[in-house]
Amino acid sequence: MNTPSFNIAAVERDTGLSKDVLRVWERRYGFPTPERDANGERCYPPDQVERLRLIKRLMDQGHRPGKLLGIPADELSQLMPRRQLRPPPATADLTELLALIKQHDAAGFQHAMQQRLARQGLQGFVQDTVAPLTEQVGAAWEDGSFEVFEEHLFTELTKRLLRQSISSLPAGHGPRLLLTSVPNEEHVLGLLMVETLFALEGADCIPLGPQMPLFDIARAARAHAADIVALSFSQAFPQRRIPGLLLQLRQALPANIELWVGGGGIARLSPLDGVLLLPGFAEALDALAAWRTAR
Amino acid sequence: MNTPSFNIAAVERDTGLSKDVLRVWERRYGFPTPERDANGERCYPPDQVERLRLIKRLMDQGHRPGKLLGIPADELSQLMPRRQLRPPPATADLTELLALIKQHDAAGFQHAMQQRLARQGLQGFVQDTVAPLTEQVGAAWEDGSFEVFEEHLFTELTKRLLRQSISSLPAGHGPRLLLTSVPNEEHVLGLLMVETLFALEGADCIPLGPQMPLFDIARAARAHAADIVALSFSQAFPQRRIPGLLLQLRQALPANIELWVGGGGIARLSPLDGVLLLPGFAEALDALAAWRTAR
DNA sequence: CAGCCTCTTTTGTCCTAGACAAACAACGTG
DNA sequence: CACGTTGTTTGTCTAGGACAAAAGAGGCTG
Repeated sequence: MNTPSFNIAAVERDTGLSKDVLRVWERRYGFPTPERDANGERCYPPDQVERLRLIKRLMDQGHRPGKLLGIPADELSQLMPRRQLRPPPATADLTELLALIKQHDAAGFQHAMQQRLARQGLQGFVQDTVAPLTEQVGAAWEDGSFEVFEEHLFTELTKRLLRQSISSLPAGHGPRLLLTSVPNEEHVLGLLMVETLFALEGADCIPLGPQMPLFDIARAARAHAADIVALSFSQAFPQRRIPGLLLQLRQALPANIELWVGGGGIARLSPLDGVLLLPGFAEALDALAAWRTAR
Repeated sequence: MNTPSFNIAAVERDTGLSKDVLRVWERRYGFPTPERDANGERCYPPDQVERLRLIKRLMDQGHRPGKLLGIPADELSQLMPRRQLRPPPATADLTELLALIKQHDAAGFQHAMQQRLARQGLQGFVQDTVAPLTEQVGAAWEDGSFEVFEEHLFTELTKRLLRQSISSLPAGHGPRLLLTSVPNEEHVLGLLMVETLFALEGADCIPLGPQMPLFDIARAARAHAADIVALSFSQAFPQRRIPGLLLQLRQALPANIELWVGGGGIARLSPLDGVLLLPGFAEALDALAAWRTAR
């Protein structure tokens, strides 16, 4: 048998669309149209899985499923917008770095990044190289010119570099910051960038890694006598769930511990009581300065 | 309202038990017994969530749900076995390290680890400190004497240290190894340990980070002209799914690229065609040596 | 008594089809 | 043009039923 097919769990894993969604789309929109195996279970042919992945990518950019599912497969790919990229800072020529990733030259990429780090200093490196590069890689991934594994490799290597830089910084004295993300939020590059900037400012960062259950975040904050809990939400995180999560966490957290939240996922969020929203690096650094003067 | 309660999605997130399982347990065993909100949806009280988490922990150790769900809450905790720990190597006194984590002394822990690294050398450090320590932390987490966030902190700090050490090694010349894990497998500490050992032996390691979709693993292997793809499965990964995943990957992978698999999750696995199972570090290093002599 | 085969029970995942609320778009009004 | 109201879209929840893979139990044989 040379036509491999996917069961519903495999499709959920590969596309990020939940089983419920896959079934309800089939019912409502007539797509996908999986075959059935001897046991009556769905078998998705590879081309449909591919189309579903494309649809998911377009949805992450704001398109709505009702429209996308009516569009034939070959027209879908033309929808891929060349996303408006604000021109990168004049100092940064990122094309070289992007090209190195595209050529799968891990060593060359690491080397080039090290060089830039040395030239720009850690703060400049984060703000003028890592942040815009991450954005460009995200855009490239969205419009399909980067493969998943290329994005992964970039993320992994960059994380390593940042962590390495952080560990070479002296121990802090400022507020004790606990950095983590909630379950189902795996993206930590943004968190690492903030950690770098905060550590540079002399804050005392406690990195807990991603995906900490809410109650454990609260417990950890108490145990570590943290002043601030900092969370990050990526753009891919379902927006609708964020307010509920934050309120629950805010409730579980002692009142004297602040809750700071950043990342691409909170851009369109309305303010919440007792939660400080930090859409960008500048706001984050301001918040840190403000915290210090308040003591 | 001062009795917070969880909807089914929150419980899935916090316990790791799927919605289907939560519903079917309720039907079959009469536990859990969530209330219903105005809309007829389940609301789990916190103590039941806690009990579910305990049950999940015990299941990960091999207990079966049918028994556990019949046991009243207060007797459950007594079931926690003090897991048979093979006595740690004579050279290693890990209690100091464990105590530092338990005291939430991140800086002290990092310092102590650095010292051990300097004393033991990288290979000795991985085999005699990191590996047994990981095992002890896992055991402590299982029997409840470690909190989730303590385990996370340990993992995060240790990952940083290993990555830092890896990056200080010279570029390799040996086989090109692509290291990653499949979707839903987030544990990468084991993978990092292996990467360290392989890098020490001069292999050319390409770390892709965790959770790579199967087809992208195959694409990445081709793009990077890898000789070997190395995967890792933790004990927590559902055993039943592993053979299927490996077969699918093996099929997608060119025949001349080897597939090596390690980690606690494969201990009880039966051999598979075209897949090399590496239950421990020794086997992994042997495999590397064998690969080299074969060329 | 260890190993292997078979039968039974347990257990997770899949199925259908209906319901509803939150988010979004579209419209009318001040 | 801002703002409330109405309609539509969309994800997630619910209920039981079904089945196959895995685990355990028993029985047989070397």
